[in-house]
Amino acid sequence: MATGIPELEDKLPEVLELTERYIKAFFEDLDTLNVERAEHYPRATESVDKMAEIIRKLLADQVAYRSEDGSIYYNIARFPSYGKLAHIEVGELKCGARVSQDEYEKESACDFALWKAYDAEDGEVYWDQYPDLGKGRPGWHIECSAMAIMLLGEHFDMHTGGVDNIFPHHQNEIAQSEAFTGKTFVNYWLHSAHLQVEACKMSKSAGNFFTLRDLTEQGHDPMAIRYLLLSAHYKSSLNFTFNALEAARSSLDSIANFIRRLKDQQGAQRKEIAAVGEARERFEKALADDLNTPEALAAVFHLVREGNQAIDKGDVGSLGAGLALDLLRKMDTVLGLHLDRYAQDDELTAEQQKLVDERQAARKARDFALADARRNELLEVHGIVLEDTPQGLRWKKGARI
RNA sequence: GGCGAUGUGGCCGAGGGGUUAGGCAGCGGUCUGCAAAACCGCGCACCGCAGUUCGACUCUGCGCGUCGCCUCCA
Repeated sequence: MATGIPELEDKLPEVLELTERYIKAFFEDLDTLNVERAEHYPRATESVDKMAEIIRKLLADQVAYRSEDGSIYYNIARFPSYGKLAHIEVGELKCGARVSQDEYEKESACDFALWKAYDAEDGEVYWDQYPDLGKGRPGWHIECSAMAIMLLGEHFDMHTGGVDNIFPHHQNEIAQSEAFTGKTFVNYWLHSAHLQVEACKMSKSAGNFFTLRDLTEQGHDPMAIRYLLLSAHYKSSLNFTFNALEAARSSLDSIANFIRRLKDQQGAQRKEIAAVGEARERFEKALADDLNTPEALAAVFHLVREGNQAIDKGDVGSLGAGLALDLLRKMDTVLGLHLDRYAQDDELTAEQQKLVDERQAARKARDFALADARRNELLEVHGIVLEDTPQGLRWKKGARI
């Protein structure tokens, strides 16, 4: 797996610094959301040699041509399936319709730049070590082909990106890469829809613009955010609302409660939870079906409900509970919701333990007013919930206040 | 304007021509000293109008709304 970092415009020192800052923030956000790292994070600026190689070949094959100003353009007329990805008929496409007609050097309005000849406006941003290309900079799409081919080969399985990249970026990537290699570029394109916020597009002027760190600073659990993101299929635009974020938090809580309950089951019953097999199968099937994460979550809840029922019936011992926990751990290697953090054995502080003891003593003495006062204090001051179960007292941390 | 996508119950959100998505919230109940947790029960949802069909929320057309692209950036 590889994620390209396009920073071609960033040779200016001040811009470079800014870029590094954003890259750092990007990785921090990935960590916050528990997003697994890709194997490679290639940088466009480290792939310019490969870009030059591709351009050279396209030029030699006359798929590309040089314009009067020295720029090199891709001739889309040489790529018959151009437009297929985006369902666009080139003949009907008014490429550049909204561009002022100052690009006379292109043969067709849809032709796109592979190499832009140096222009005074480019300032310090140029490469001049490729005499056959001339002084200039790479076009806007070539870097992705170069990075992909270098790391993943001439043909690979999946390529992802936002829907906004379908045209022209991904279409151009295909044209460049396939003309260069003569091979099918990728098997599957996965295009993710855009996030909406309160049913509107996120924008600063609409006042509904915020970053991941804005949310976490407000105290929202990153895993609730991740859950919310998983609750919609990647292909459909998720309507982010704070209401939905709260719902996600509650959903996650009930999974967490189930896990705590499972960890409590220490009986010798040999019975297994029947739903484990069903849930596993449904979960895998859902993911195999174009990463249907909402359906995968439904499979999790199938296990939760059936598992809770079995526990209520007293059918679940440590064996059955362990098998269910194993499945949940397996599921969480995909879901990445840190389900393992829900444990029963956190330590209480001395002060907390004292409150618990006082509550228990008061309860035993049937002084319910005092018992409830201690319980409320634990909840409101310490975020600890006490539960009286048939097996005795149970407590959990991290309750919402 | 053109192209593509989409419109599901209070909220989020799957789905597919006829049989329960799932979660959250709400209401009623079981359990509990009370709670909490859990369980049980309750919602006759599919933008509008036509059409195809024995039957459509699911297919087709039109209309309306929303999102994306068609320009920069990538």
